[in-house]
Amino acid sequence: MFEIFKDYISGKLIISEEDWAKIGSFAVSKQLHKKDYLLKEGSIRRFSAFVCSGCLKTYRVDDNGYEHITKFSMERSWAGDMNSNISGKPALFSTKALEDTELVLFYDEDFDQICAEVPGFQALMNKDLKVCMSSIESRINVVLSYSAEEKYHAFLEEYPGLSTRIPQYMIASYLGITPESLSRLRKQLAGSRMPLKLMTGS
Amino acid sequence: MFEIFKDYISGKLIISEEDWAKIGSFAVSKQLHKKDYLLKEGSIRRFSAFVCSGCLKTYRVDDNGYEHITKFSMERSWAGDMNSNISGKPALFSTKALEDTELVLFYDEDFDQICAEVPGFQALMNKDLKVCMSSIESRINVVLSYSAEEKYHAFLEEYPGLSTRIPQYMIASYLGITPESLSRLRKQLAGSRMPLKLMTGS
DNA sequence: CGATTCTTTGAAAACAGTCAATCTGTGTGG
DNA sequence: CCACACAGATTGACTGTTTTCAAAGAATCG
Repeated sequence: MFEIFKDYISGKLIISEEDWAKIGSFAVSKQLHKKDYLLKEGSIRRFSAFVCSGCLKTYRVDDNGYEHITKFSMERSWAGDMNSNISGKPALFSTKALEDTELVLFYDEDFDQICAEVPGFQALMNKDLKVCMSSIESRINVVLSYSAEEKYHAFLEEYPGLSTRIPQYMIASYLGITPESLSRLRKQLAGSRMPLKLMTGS
Repeated sequence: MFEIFKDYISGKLIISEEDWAKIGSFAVSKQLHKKDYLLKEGSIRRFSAFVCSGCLKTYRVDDNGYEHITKFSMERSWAGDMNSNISGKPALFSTKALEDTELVLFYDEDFDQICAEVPGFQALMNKDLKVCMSSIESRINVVLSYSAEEKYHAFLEEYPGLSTRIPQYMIASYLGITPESLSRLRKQLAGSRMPLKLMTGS
């Protein structure tokens, strides 16, 4: 499981075997079953979590009891939101497994130590953070200026393959529309992709 | 002008006079007049910019010619978006001064050198980045789950004092609604705050 | 199976958007 | 100092999309 994390980092940064041993000694494996929480709103998060397999949603429940999904996390990416990662503050969002999920955790102090001691690691995390931030910025642009249909396509591109792994109402929540609207939208899209011979009935 | 930047950092990190001299030698002052660009969509950004006075908007123009504002930057904060700051890629957004604005720029190589040589600076920037990211995540939540009225209040809180410095149609763009809708919303809010005696006419 | 959980569909209502006209304030030049 | 132009704000009538509510149909899971 740690191998998946190692493979992910190795694609971006060359790290000596000695340093890998150090990183490995800090890594904590964690299994979640479907519907288990990685983090609950209001609790304090003291770790970073890398997803090896499975997927999770990060969301908030509003005053009316409606759930709003801000982010999905798939395999080979970091789970959860940064909001919950600012030390000391209670999380505003919850993160929950949507499938059985395998993670590698690094507790904050350990992670800081890795950043400080492994050459290039801090800079890599910094870059990862910037890329991640840039993608959130794009998402704001999507949410503000795209139609429901364009937002749906953006979702399909952002999370390839995810649309068949999770219920549709969660996609709707992520897009900021109702499940009914998404259902109608998809029906419409399917219609426009219909072969001609099927549309020219007597 | 550099003093404002120094004051901003000093509140978060103690830096020796020697290191301040080094930072100062890299800092580049820049003045923008109202309507001047800090960065145009499509060009490549090679610096980080700190706002000492004035304010800017970061935005994108869509295929229909409509402008979508993703972010404002006020004094004592970093200007522009991270998207444009990932080295090498042409910017997706433009950043433009809304008032006469004074900035301090750091070119990428210089900034990297400061991060590498000034103790704690890299970690501080990392933390700033995380805080910034957390605020964008909150914004996604706002945009997705708040009503127009709630979004307007969130804007007022996020950018204290800004609402009277910029035209209303820009606030509307930031909120993702039309200027007409914002106008009606404000009228409604003003009405509900009316003293009772004015609402009980004969 | 039987029971949830999820998706689809319909009709009505609420909401925000569009278009077009009017109003307001500000700054410029005569 | 006034008149005008211009940018921005407001208002009204209309249109269109999305939501809401309710009910019926799939699909999935134990």
